Amino acid sequence: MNKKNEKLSENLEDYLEVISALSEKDAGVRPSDIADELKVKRPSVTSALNSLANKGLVEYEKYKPVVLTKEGKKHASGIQKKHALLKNFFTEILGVNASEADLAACKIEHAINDSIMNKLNNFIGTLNPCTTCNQESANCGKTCVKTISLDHLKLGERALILAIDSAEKDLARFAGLGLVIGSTVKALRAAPLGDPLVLSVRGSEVSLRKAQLASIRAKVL
Amino acid sequence: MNKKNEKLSENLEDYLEVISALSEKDAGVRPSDIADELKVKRPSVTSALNSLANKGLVEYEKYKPVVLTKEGKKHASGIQKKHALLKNFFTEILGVNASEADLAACKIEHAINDSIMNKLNNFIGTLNPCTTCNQESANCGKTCVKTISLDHLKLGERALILAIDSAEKDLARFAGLGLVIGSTVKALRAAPLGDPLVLSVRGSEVSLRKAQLASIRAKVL
DNA sequence: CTTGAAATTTAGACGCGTCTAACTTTTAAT
DNA sequence: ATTAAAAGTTAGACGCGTCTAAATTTCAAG
Repeated sequence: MNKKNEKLSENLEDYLEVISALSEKDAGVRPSDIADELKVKRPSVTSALNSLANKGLVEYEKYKPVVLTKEGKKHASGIQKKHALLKNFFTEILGVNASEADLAACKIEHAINDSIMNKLNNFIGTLNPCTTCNQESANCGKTCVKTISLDHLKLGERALILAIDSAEKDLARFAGLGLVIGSTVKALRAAPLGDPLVLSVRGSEVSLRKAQLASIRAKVL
Repeated sequence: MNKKNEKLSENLEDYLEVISALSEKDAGVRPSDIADELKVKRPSVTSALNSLANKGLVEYEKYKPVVLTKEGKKHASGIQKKHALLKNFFTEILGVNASEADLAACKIEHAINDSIMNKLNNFIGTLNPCTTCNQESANCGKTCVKTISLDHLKLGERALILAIDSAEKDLARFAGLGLVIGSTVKALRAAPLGDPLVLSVRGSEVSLRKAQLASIRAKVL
């Protein structure tokens, strides 16, 4: 009955993404909120929801709020990952303003495959702090990239995660702790020898070895 | 009668781009070549051509080859510029293979506006040669970016233009000489004092001051 | 518990881009 | 010059995603 194995259209991916974002506030998402978010009329949402339900990505009954299925969550998180990476690249590295970056990321996230995304991720990890203007003072006129590995985050400083270049299993563990591209972290305190470091992530504290933090590229805020 | 001021759909932009590319071989482009290139059946081409003709972007009469109008050429060159920049970024900087890069660029070029494109262009200009592996020898394992300003191109070497960060009028002049993103150049010889430099571009020779070449970022081939 | 307002869905239309099948024009070979 | 093949177009259909207008369901106030 369900057409689970078909490729998702860009359009439906957008719906999925918005539903996922709205799910963070409320478990059950109302169609009108989706409509507002996507700048679309309500009947369009209804038909999109039916499609998504057909593919097993959302649980949906008439007049009831929408809930993502496990499959749907998985798919949505994949898209959000791309979105976050692209948005960060645009804002933090190219210097594009947030709303423009969001708009572009929203379109591009459907066009870029995992292989390219990984390469972009790795590339960001190789960027070094701008040597021309490494002081906070003046802007050197060129696009400045001031990225650090998270192990170099100073106590009290906050940073935005730009890229993560870790092994698969670390990646999953990091994600569980809230350490994903786009998250903001703060260095709270360090153990006597400076390692491990205690970070604040999304309201909770996590303690991590510097060796592991070295694979996380971030921008100091 | 013509609807010249409407925004072009992504789809029609693709047609325009292909027509422009095919025009370089033959002035008059045949519909079946367009169909092959876009992996589309011939009737689809016919209707697209009618739309483009309506908007004043191509000259088109039934059963006749297609020719871009001035307006169409302008629009197409804008898209190609984006395509070349994106493709180069993917292949030369991220290390994506050519066909994958082409595919991605083809989709993204419609989503990225001029402002972001300029910023990407400028960003590429700020990238310095990889300091970890600046020898030709080994690959350091990370994505390596070996870019130079064209004024540093050594005699006999060839380079691929990645980004151009010049004033508008220089930009137009460069374009007239064939110096656009994606072109390959070769340093032929220099004047006694080393400046100006004579380059080979698309079969012809051009002589340029190093001061001007400094704003062109390239990758040595 | 009633009832009116708000939210949602259904029905039906439209635009865009694609396709197949059938028809017309051009082309090139004899 | 004729004619068959190739190229191109028209006609008509379909899928997707959107919309408006109208019907239905839910919710909340009294």
